Amino acid sequence: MPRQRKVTRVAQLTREKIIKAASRAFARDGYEGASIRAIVAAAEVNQAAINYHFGSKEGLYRAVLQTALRALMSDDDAPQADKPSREVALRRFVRGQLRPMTARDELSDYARIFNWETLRPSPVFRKFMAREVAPFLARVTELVRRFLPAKATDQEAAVGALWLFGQCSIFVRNAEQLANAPFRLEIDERFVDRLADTIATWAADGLGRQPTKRRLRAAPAAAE
Amino acid sequence: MPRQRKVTRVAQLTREKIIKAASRAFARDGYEGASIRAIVAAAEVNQAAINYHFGSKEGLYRAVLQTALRALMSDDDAPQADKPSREVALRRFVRGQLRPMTARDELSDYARIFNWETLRPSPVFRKFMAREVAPFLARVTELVRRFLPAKATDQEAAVGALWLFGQCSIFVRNAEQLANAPFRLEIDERFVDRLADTIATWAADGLGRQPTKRRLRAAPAAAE
DNA sequence: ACTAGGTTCAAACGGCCGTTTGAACTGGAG
DNA sequence: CTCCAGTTCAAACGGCCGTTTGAACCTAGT
Repeated sequence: MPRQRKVTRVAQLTREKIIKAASRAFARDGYEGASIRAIVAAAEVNQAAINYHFGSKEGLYRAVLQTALRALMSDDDAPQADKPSREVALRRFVRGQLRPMTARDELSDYARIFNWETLRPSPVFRKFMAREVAPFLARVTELVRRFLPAKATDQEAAVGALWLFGQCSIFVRNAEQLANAPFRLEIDERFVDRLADTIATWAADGLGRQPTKRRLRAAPAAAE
Repeated sequence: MPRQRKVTRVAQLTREKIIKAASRAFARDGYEGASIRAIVAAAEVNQAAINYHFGSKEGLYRAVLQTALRALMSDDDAPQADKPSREVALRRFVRGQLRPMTARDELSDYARIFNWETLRPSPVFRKFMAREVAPFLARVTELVRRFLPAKATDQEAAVGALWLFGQCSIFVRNAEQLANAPFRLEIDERFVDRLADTIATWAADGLGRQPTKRRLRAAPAAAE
């Protein structure tokens, strides 16, 4: 894909249609499972448009990841005007993480794409992750640290952040199955609100205390 | 695949070689991502052997799932002779869940196959799940219930079980990436032992208390 | 040793995949 | 209006996929 000199209005519209359809497809089927033909059919564009505008399927995926990350970052940048208590901040974070359980928009597509990536990181994602996601993780780590003793190491806090992520993501990933046996839960906004309360409380109480006997200590950084 | 009258020793060996290679492949690449050709190459058998012995790729997957579930069930049936305290039982469960972080055996292949299924349940799995996994979940639910007040509903306990699963599975799924930036953790048996302590303690403390304001309540079962 | 039936094998089939091609079309600057 | 760079389009390409085929190859029972 040689650098374009000019980009017409209609071409820009085609790109957006493609990225929108691709986000849905990648979220539903994963990177390898989603097919060019399915994407162009949903976007109502010609098949060659993807290679023309994005160079390759991988280039399209890269564009989707950029769009996704930008949307996810700006989304939780917004409600940061005040300085809420750690409990309120935790509850707000959990509720935000659970959002895709009910929402059926692009943001939940993006969240699901990242879920695919945690199971099988694509080469595209690995580079992307290393330099783009670090600040996002840092913010969650800081949130967790407010519950840990002051002497907690960075690794302990990072483990805590991951622990918190895990508590949320399992409900998001299995949201559909929660409606069936043996759970039989009705997933609506009210349910997710209560679930966020529960998780936030359990997590806060857990973090508040330290492991009984052995403390979790990080391994020494690899000598290099 | 018509029912075979007789099965020779060598044929039984071929089947086992296929299931072993298929378990690895399905764990690594998922059901759709794993290819017959890659499996037969690893198993060192002819390509047609899969259709001959299992009828289809789906039939092979079903056989792998059966093998997996039998192994996972019998594995945690074993250390149930005594009646440990709830804390010890919780710690033991968490440590068992974290096992695939270091182990590189068939059992961790099986665990990863189930992880793929939570992201994108295959038709084979959905039926399988409904009638085979229920008893497994029931056991975890009972464990969680020992930490909840007596008046907790079944759904509350099931949510707690899922919550507990989530805390473990995120570390298993991201075990590989924990070694890289920004975590830089050295994943060995000792680390996993300490991690199990941490999670077990945090989880126990969390479950011990109830959400501050609103209690989590299950939705009414669907009228039918 | 013979043979029937269970098992393996190499080759081919149709189908979907991502990508390429070259011609047809279009919109905006001159 | 002209023209051409930018864009769309239908068709085809090679490659990998799961499955089928029919002959060749054991192996166990007589």
